[in-house]
Amino acid sequence: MALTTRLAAGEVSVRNGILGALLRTEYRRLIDEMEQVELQRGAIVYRANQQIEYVYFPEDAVVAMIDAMDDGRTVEVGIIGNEGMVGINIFLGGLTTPDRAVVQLAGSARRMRARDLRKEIRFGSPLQRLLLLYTQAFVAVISQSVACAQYHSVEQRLARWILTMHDYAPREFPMLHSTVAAVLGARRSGISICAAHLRDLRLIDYMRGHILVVDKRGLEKKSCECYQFIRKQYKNMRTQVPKLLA
Amino acid sequence: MALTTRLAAGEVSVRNGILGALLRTEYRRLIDEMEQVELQRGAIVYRANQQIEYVYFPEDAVVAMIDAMDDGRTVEVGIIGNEGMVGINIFLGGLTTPDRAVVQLAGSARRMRARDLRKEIRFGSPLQRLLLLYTQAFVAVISQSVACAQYHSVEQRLARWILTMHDYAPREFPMLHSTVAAVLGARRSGISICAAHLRDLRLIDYMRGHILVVDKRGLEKKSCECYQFIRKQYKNMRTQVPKLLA
DNA sequence: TGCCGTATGTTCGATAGTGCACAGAGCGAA
DNA sequence: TTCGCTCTGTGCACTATCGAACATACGGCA
Repeated sequence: MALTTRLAAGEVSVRNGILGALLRTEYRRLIDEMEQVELQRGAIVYRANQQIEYVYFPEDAVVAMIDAMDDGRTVEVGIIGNEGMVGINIFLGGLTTPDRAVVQLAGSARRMRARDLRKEIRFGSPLQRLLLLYTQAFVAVISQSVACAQYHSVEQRLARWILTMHDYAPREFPMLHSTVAAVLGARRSGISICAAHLRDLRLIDYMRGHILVVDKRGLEKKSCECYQFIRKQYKNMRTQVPKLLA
Repeated sequence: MALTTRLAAGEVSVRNGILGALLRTEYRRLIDEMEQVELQRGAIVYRANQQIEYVYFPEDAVVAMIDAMDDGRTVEVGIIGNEGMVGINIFLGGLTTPDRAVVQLAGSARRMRARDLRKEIRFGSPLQRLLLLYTQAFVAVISQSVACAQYHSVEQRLARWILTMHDYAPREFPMLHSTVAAVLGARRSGISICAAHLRDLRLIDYMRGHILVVDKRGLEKKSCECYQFIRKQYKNMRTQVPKLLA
């Protein structure tokens, strides 16, 4: 009974899904040893092809994986919030990532040295199995993003992206049109036009660096199918976790 | 000495990179137990969201992972040849894939029951570590494909795609414009126009369902940077294998 | 040899998005 | 309160690609 209380208390304080699942196992000590950090908006967590020092388990923070082309144009290939981990390449056996990781929404995260993760990924550990599941969802989401980039309009993708952010953040969050342009791979003025349209429809509102979700349902109708697809992947992942830990 | 000869002989007959690496380990028995199959062009190896029965290690065969949108439009998110495995979702803990897997170039592959793979993935096995590395490369390639779909012209992507196929196949391989259109997410007539242009430049030739690479170097110049990026990922993977098995 | 189905060639207008440029408007600092 | 910077709005010419339709050509089969 005392144990139950202790775990329950722990679960409240650890707001990352992967770490939360670990609380139910012997790996609780791992979490206690991790460092809690505040990630500032715009901070570059990883630069492309540079050594990864820490992996991050976001709590409030939201981190984007950004791919930059040779000519400097960028596009977001994935977004990582409290369901995941930043730095899966460490887990997959690498030392670097080809993408940049940028903090999109400031907030807290727990971090762990990359070399400690490698050590902890002792074979058969619950952490490894959780990260495999997360990788599966992440791959599915990136795959869908290929199709999304190929086929969907800027407006659809803007709606999708705002909804995705909103799932991690309050209704209103700080965000510039130029930042959105960089993640969607569109012009800043193209974003302004689409944003104005969504505002005219009373689905969102915004002002000088802030976006506000007004009508989530309406936004879903304007978004492409990719938004629901993403939610489904992470939902599937969560349903597999109990089986995995059993 | 007798052992060495036996292994060397085995390496020649196993033309899949992952299995080839396993030959150097105790896991050789695994390969001997696997089934060799001929994959027919156009065969659907997996349907979206349906149970996966076998995983495949292509030898000559080349398999594409195809994402289909709700409206039926398709795009290729990844391509799997003798460096990889079809069915990483099994390895990642799932039972299905959200994509369809289609044979692009007929040829041989070794296959293994999904449930046997799950059993064999004993934690810390060389196979698991090889598949983690492969997953890392695969994720990097898909990520780049997001940017490629976003930014690069149909002609660039056509050149990239022909080069990629050529790395797995002879200079000449069977392929319809309409098939290419489905994998690049473009119109058939758009592909015909770009193909005609590349032929005018004497980089490729083609005729009723066959494509011939005439000038690989020239094609690389017309291709986007993504082609070299992909090669680099798989090359990195191969260089990590010896370390991993040490 | 000739026919027919399939593969490729070519055209049309329509459109989403680009690149660039500059105008206007909000907000903080002085 | 004013200035100046940053953020957002708007215009314009331009391009790639789309969607659809029809034209042509190859090549296997009768």
